[in-house]
Amino acid sequence: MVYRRTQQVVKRLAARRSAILAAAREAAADGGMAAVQIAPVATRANVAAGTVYRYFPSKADLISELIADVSRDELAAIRRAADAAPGPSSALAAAVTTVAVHVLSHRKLAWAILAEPVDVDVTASRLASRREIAGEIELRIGVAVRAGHLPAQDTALAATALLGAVHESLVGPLAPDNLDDPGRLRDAVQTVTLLALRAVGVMDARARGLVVQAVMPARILVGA
Amino acid sequence: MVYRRTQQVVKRLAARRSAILAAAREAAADGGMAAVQIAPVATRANVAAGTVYRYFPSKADLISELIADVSRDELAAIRRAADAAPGPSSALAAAVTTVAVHVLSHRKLAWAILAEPVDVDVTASRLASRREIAGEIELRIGVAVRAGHLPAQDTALAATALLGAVHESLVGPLAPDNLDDPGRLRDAVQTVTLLALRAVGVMDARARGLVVQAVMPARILVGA
DNA sequence: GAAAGAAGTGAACACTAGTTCATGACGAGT
DNA sequence: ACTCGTCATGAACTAGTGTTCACTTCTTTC
Repeated sequence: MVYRRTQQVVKRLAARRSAILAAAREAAADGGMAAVQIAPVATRANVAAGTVYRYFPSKADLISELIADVSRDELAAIRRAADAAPGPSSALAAAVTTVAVHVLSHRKLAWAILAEPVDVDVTASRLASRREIAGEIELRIGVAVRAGHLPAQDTALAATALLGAVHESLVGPLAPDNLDDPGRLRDAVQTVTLLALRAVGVMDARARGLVVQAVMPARILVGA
Repeated sequence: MVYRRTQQVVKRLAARRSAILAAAREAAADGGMAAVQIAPVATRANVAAGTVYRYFPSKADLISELIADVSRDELAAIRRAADAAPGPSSALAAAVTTVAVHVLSHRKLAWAILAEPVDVDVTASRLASRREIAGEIELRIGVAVRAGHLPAQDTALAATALLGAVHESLVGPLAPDNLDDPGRLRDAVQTVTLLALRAVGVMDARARGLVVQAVMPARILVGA
């Protein structure tokens, strides 16, 4: 009497799992991490609270997966943008711009994923998430350095600093709050990208050119 | 029968208040925000839990004052360092270096004050704290811009970004963990300051000079 | 030194979510 | 159709802390 999950059931289980994660994501995007509570998330996903625990051992696991999930999407977007750029410096500019546009487009979610207080310990998954993103930026900086476009430097520290600058100035508590208007949003993205490029050693004039180039394709994302 | 607090009592009350705040600070420096709990803090300050509530209406108020307190010290240190510098660019370099050295010297406390999750809402006081520090940096950037040392720019955004870069790369989860060795610590401070100066538009070569100058007096602080 | 008010105490309370589990519904195999 | 596992449910449980408050101790005033 071997019970076997039929294909249909497997699919339904996977769908539920995704639904729960999606509900958690919505909750976070809506009301920040504080809103990611088991009961409300369960309701949003049309399941009972107990059901959540059939898919995730604990709230910490749920949130960790949420972070990993969002992070994965982000990383993919960065790679796509950077790979489409014509050269190493452009790729770096595109990467930074992508991060900036993304966090601005979903500020609450970004804040939740990146830094908002949670009652459970998710440092490990946040760490992993940042490491991934920072690693990608670091890679692009490295390429630009080897191409002779940037001075030699500690690429890991530089990548971390760049991300810190972007995050703090766009989603942190001091972020300007009038960024809903697309024009201002673009200005902010440009300004931050410019700062980032100069930080790693791109000359002012050249950096300004790269920024303008990078923001053009990114504008599409703002619309999305 | 008008009861009047005698001078002695007033003094004792003030001392208790400070003791509680100091205990909270120690707890935070020791074990992060999670360790700032009423009962342990009270014990550390040699009072009962209930007594804390005679001085602070709630835990949120206690932590808010703690944040304000640390922030005040930090701001004073930044001003001192910047004012002692010979010129606008040096002042900016000194300010950034000071922040870097401070957060590195008390990383756990810095993390607790800046971003560590707390169970009560202290966003307002964290916001105020950052505003103060960022305001000071912004001021210094502004002076340098007006002196013609830096290109015109959005000083508020730049200040925020600089702080973000410093914080993220030195106390954030991705911060290198081998910074106990003074040599490495100095390297990290220099690297980050260099990034910051270039970000606001100082030329690479000139920035390197400023960094070296700025780190010299700051070395004293590391020892302290 | 006695009365009255302020300060201090710490055990008990309250509150808030995360988590569990007895129970019922559903689907798979014979 | 029947049996037996798996899945789903949601009310009850749990745990950890901030907060309260009846009571004690100390200070001031007369």
